[in-house]
Order: sequence, then structure tokens, then C-alpha cells
Amino acid sequence: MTESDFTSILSRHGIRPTQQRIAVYKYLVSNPSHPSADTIYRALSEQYPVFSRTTIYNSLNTLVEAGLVRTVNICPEEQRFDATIDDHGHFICEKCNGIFDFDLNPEVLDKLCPEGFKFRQGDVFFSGTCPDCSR
Amino acid sequence: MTESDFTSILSRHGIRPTQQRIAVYKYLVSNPSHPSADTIYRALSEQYPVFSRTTIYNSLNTLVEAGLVRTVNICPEEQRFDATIDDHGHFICEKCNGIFDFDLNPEVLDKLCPEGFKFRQGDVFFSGTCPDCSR
DNA sequence: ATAATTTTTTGTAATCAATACAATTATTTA
DNA sequence: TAAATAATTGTATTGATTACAAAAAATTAT
Repeated sequence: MTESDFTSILSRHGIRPTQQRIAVYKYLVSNPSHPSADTIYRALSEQYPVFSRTTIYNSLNTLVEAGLVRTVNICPEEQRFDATIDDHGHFICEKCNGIFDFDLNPEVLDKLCPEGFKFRQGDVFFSGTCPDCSR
Repeated sequence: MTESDFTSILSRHGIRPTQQRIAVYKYLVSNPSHPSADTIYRALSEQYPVFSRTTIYNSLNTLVEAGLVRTVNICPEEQRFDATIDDHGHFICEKCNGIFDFDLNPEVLDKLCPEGFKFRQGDVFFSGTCPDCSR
């Protein structure tokens, strides 16, 4: 994806494609490791010397409201962010602390949802041991 | 459940059944509304005049470690607690902010988990609109 | 029983993620 | 080009949670 791709994606979602928002969104797309706001801040601060922490939060909130980014409530102490917005599951390895994405069949998700309830978003979290740590 | 039932449950789980821990656990069992530490603190402060906020946190952490209580990461700003420890799903209504439990078939959960991964705990969160608010 | 040891509770202080706010800067519209 | 609007920035604040050390309670050893 080129710089102008990001620009047009933001525009299409109704938000002004500022340098900062593009940088944050680009970082999330390139780093699908569910980074925290602080992780993003520290990474971008190296590239762009002046980049306020508040702007990271502002940009993330804007991107979430625009539907381009999802929040992931994996750890209670800090919010994590994800540019993959289609429904998918998260596996958190309790040994290596790695976070793994996995596909989620939308129909299965539908079946899980209790009758009469209409879900907009579904999250599935597993915690346990990943294949590598199981050995 | 009588007071002595709670006492023996805590004992059986290897933690000393202090007045404070019993009160916190009893509150969680009687109030399956996924309260926050602060909600529990305010409720118990009325009954027991001296009851430290720190003790609530200590007791909750002890109960979670003992496997009697689960944490629920519904809202990012504060941790919620749940005395129902078997796998079940949570539906959060975005209109009335209510939290609804629903049954979860363990086999379905098993199928969702990717191959090679061993899960200890599974959480399913839906956010959307509850039946009442859908009308 | 009583003393010594361990565990729990308590209150205050500290931490840390996230937000509020007001001033500055950049962008868009008139 | 000026006026209006939107975004960014830095600092101050909030609020949940934890750290810590002293006091109280409970357990164990003498």
C-alpha cells in the first residue's frame, strides 16, 4: 500500500487524512501485533521527532469512530488497537504473552449469539498455551 | 447459601475465609451484575463501616487466583468481576449498557479454537442491541 | 496459655493510562 | 487574502490500580 492509498482510505471514511492520522493508521496496518497507544507513540516518535502523545490518542479515537480500527480489550491495564476490523478471534498465550489472530466463521458467531439479541461486533478471546509453548 | 457455605468454599480453595473475603465473594455471588471493585466497595462500605478499598482489591485478586472469581474485560476503563466461573458469553447492550450472560456450548468453543492451541479459558463478547432496546 | 511468627487488613502515597483543556498551528471556506 | 473551522500540542487532571509500611488478627511453637 502506498501513501496515497492510506490517504484515500481515510478520506473515504470521512476523516481528514492528516500526516499524523496516516502515520498511525499505516503503523497499525504494518504492525498487526495489536500495539498499545504507547507502543505506537514510541515507534512514531523516532520517525517524526514532533509527535504528541495526545495526538496518538486523538488519532486512534478518530480512526475507531470512523470504523477503520478496532479496540481490543486483551489486557485490562491498557487498550490495544487493531487495523483488522473484520470479525476474528484472539488467542493470548499465557507463557510467551504472544497474541495470535485466528479466523472466525461469521455463521458460527451468529449461532453463539442468543436469540433476540442483535450483535454489531463479536469478540472471541482465548487464553492458554500456544503451539510453540506447548512443547 | 449460608454463611458457613461460603466459609467452606473459600477453605476448600485454599484461602483463609476472612470476614472480608467472605463478604466480597458473597456479594459477587448475590450480585451477578459483573460489578467493578468500586461498586463492591461502595456497597460493602454501607454494611461494614470499616472496609478498606485496598482490601477489596486484595480480596478480589486472591479470589481470582484461587479460581473462584473471573475477571471480565468488558469496559476498558475498569475491571469487572464475576463469580460465575464456567465458560459463558457476555452480551453488552450499547443502548442500555446492560450486561447479559448467555450459555456457551463448550464443544462449540472447542471448535472455534485454532488447531494446536490449548485454551484454559474462553471469552465471548458481543456488543449490540438487546431485545428490549431493539423494539 | 503465652510468645513468636505469619498472614491479613488498612490508609496513604505512588503509578500510569487516558482525558480535559486552552493555546498554537494548519487547513478549508468565504 | 481574511475569517472560520479543524487538528495538533503540551500541560494539568482524572481515576483505577498497585506499592508500601504499620497495625491488627490469626496461627504455630514453646
